Amino acid sequence: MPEGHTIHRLAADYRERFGGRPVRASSPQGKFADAAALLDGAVLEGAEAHGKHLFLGFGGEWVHIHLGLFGKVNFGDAPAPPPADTVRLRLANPRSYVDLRGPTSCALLTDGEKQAIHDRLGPDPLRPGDDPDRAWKRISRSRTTIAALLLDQKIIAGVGNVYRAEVLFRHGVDPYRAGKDLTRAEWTAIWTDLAALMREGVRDNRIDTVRPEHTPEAMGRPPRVDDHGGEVYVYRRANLPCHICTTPVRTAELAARNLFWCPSCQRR
DNA sequence: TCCTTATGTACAA
DNA sequence: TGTACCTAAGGAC
Repeated sequence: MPEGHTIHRLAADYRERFGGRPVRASSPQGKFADAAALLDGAVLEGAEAHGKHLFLGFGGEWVHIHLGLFGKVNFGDAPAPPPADTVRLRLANPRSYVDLRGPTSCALLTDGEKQAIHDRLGPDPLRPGDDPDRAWKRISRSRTTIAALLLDQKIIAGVGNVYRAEVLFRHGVDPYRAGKDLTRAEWTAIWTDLAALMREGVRDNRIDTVRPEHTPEAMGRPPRVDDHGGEVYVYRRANLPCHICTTPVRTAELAARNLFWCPSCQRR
């Protein structure tokens, strides 16, 4: 489930369960064993997210975690069960444990290395004070499709394949439109909407994008269940009828990712 | 039990 | 553009 909202939620959960106290650290899978030995007994001073990157602060050192496509984090109450042998990093204290599996990256960074990651990421709708104009400056000059730009973490950090498809639907924007053909008002609305949707995503730990007036109940249609856990308009609904106009939802591959959109509701 | 798929990214050619 | 990486769930047999 890792889009930006998941990572911000994880940062809050790490803070709440482990912040301000020493942790036991281990790497049952072995790939992070040296660092885990170093961290064992250290105090977790803070946890922070920027886009899909998670940073756990231990006295001037940072554990940098990126879940990639497969990574998962699982929290639980003590006593911790014996870890599966795929667990890259387990933290534990007398109250809680947390297991990290399958991350694309899990590494110990200095302050400078952490800063370098911030520097190459675009503004994040979930970071208070991040400036949508930084993204607009690049989008408004780009001939690249808005669908591709939204997934480019250098332009905007934290948006993934679900939020991309859903926010473009909610604003009636054809995914193949070039960035430079968006209006500033459209971009402002998209950014504002992303901030609100993703904030809800942090709170609920899932992605819901369907407005109340378009729920199956409101539209007089049978209820549905989306298998990724949230209520959406187009994501992974290829060939199913659009919730608003019943046109079949289209799908295509764009830069090796699946794209979904309604050809009738979303216009150039 | 095997095969496919996935909310991601980096690097090579 | 293609491929490698990492894991688990769901569906086809």
